[in-house]
Amino acid sequence: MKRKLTLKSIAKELGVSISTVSKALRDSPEISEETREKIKAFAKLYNYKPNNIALSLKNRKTNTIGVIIPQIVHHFFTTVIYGIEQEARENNYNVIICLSNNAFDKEVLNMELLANGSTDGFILSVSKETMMKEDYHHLNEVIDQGMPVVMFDRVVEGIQCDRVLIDDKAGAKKGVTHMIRSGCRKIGIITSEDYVSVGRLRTEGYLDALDDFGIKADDKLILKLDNIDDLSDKSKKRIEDFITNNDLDGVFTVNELFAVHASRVINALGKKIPDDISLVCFTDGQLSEHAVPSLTAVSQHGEEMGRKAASILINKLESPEDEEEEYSTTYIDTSLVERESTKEVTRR
Amino acid sequence: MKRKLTLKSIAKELGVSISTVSKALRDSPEISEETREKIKAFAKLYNYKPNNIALSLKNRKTNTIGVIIPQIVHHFFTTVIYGIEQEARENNYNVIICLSNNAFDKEVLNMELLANGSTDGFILSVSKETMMKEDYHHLNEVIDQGMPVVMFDRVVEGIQCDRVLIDDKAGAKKGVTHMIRSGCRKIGIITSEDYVSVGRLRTEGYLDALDDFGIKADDKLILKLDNIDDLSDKSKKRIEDFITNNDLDGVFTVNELFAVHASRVINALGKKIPDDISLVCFTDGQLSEHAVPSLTAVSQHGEEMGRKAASILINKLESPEDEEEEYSTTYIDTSLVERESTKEVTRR
DNA sequence: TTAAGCGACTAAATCGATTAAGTTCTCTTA
DNA sequence: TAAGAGAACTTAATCGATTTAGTCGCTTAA
Repeated sequence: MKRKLTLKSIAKELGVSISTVSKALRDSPEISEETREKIKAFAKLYNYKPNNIALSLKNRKTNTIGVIIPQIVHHFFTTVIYGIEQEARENNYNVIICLSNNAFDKEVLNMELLANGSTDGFILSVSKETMMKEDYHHLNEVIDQGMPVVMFDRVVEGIQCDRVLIDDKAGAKKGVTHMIRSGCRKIGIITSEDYVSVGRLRTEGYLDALDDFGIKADDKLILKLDNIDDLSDKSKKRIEDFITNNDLDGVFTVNELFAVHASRVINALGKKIPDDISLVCFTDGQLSEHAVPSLTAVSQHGEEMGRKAASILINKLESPEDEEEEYSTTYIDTSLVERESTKEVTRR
Repeated sequence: MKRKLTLKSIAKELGVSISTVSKALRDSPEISEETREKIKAFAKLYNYKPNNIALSLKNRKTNTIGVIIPQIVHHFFTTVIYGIEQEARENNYNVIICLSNNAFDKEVLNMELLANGSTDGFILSVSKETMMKEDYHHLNEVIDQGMPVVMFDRVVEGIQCDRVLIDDKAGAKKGVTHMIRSGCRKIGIITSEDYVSVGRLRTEGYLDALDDFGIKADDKLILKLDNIDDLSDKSKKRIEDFITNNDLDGVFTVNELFAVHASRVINALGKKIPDDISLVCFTDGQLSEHAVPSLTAVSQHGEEMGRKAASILINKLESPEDEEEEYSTTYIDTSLVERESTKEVTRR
């Protein structure tokens, strides 16, 4: 096992001082051509690479972005991470990912941990529990220490930070409008409780679309489930009842899982998709693409979101500190991917 | 913006030396009860937390695990990461995740980057390109520097490291055996080229199962596709031809995507699953669960794999260095999840 | 009376890098 | 010929923490 090279060991080996080595490697004109070449050749030969930790300490800059997300076994979040990773890499930043598992305590712990020198800034999507508690002291604390924060997807108000959002409302509206245009008149929505911001916004988009076409909203056609991230048996049951007891000709869901289950239920009732009931879901992932019938979906472009969030953060990190603080909110456009679960829109 | 507290600033504030503060906070008996209490109270009040970077430098230990995977938008890898995260957290380790995007150069770059002080050890699944090139100098280099490495899932031979593997061969055998027991006799396999270790092993398991029941293998019934991670149009076409041109009564696939497409093709041919053709795939994910018909699958327990890999690595990191080096290979058992795509096995 | 012992601290080295502030020489020039 | 400039280095401070090796005053025992 060979020990890693350090400036010290190189200096000793070549009989010069540490600072000479450092300067030579950074091409300082203070060091003679001859010495410089000798040191650089030696460093190259033994593959010297400066120690990141020492550099971080010295520069008070880690070139690392901390990402905190509620869960990682989740297609959308992974696409966002992928985008963050790309943008970070291109700008010479590292990425540390921590999971909150949707728990407030873990979110706080992770932030504190990373804030103690490990990262220069944060990109996060707040956990469900944090949203319910409305306790954001951990966010304010890191911001107070001068670390920039960018929130994405699941954001909260009243924090001094940038935000990157899927245009959930417009996306949902787009999906529901498509159904209306294709002939649906009694459209139900399977969404989440309002404290989950994305659920609330998608519900609003749904209502907006109905309103635009003069269709009256009906509370009975709005099903709000507890958990937007997975499909419990209880949720399955509620979806079954919802579809069975309402004579719908269209269903919009805020995620793929709800849609897939709705599809099953509709099938079991002997109804045809899309002839009897159209189905559109928010989120375009593997399930929408490969389900039978494949599902028309509102695609969220998570990768673009991640890139944008990272680029905003890096920008903050690289700009002089005394600059006027301004916080932006960026919306990432959605697009509608038409598949087999909706009828075609006949244009006039 | 308030600056982070340091030992120095506390010392100044309280009119004592830095080392007194350090010792007081670590409950050293060298410091008088009175002073200790005063310092601890102050630190608590202003929420002092030692700087991780400084600690890492001083201790030459980062308490961070570097994870390098080919891609993150991939259900199986995320389950593994989830397992790694859990185990790491429980043992006070951080996790840095880097993506190689299946590219050799990025894998090398990431390793070099993380090896320069950022992590104490690595958990990795090698990229496809690395496997093809058979160039492992980057692995040997970090191992040479005394950093332990644990490879998982996509591993290579001849490296001094621990390995955690899904028992791919046994898993595939389990799946194929189930099909045979349920009555299938002409079973095809859709797999990957042999340089992808998991593909090769699953093919071997398939052959083993046939052999056990005295069924002769037929090269024509083995379809090897280029890419095991996604489904290109070319792959789709080859699957279509494969199923159309062979009169199969069972299909085993090495991943979900191949199976889902096979299912479509079988449907399009007017054949019934499982009555005419049974279908089993390796990997139990969202698609298997929610496809129609739902797919019988060999479940890989990625989370357990991640936990195991992390636990092995942490163990190495915490054990005295001079210990005899021994490298283990751990197999994570698979289990068969029976669903709608196979017939029941009638037991004698 | 005095050296040893002890309690309670402080000084300084260290981790690995960067860099401002010296230190030597040698060469130039008034 | 002596001061000043400049080339080529070295010393030392710094980042924030830990830890070993002092220091200093006071008590105690021979």
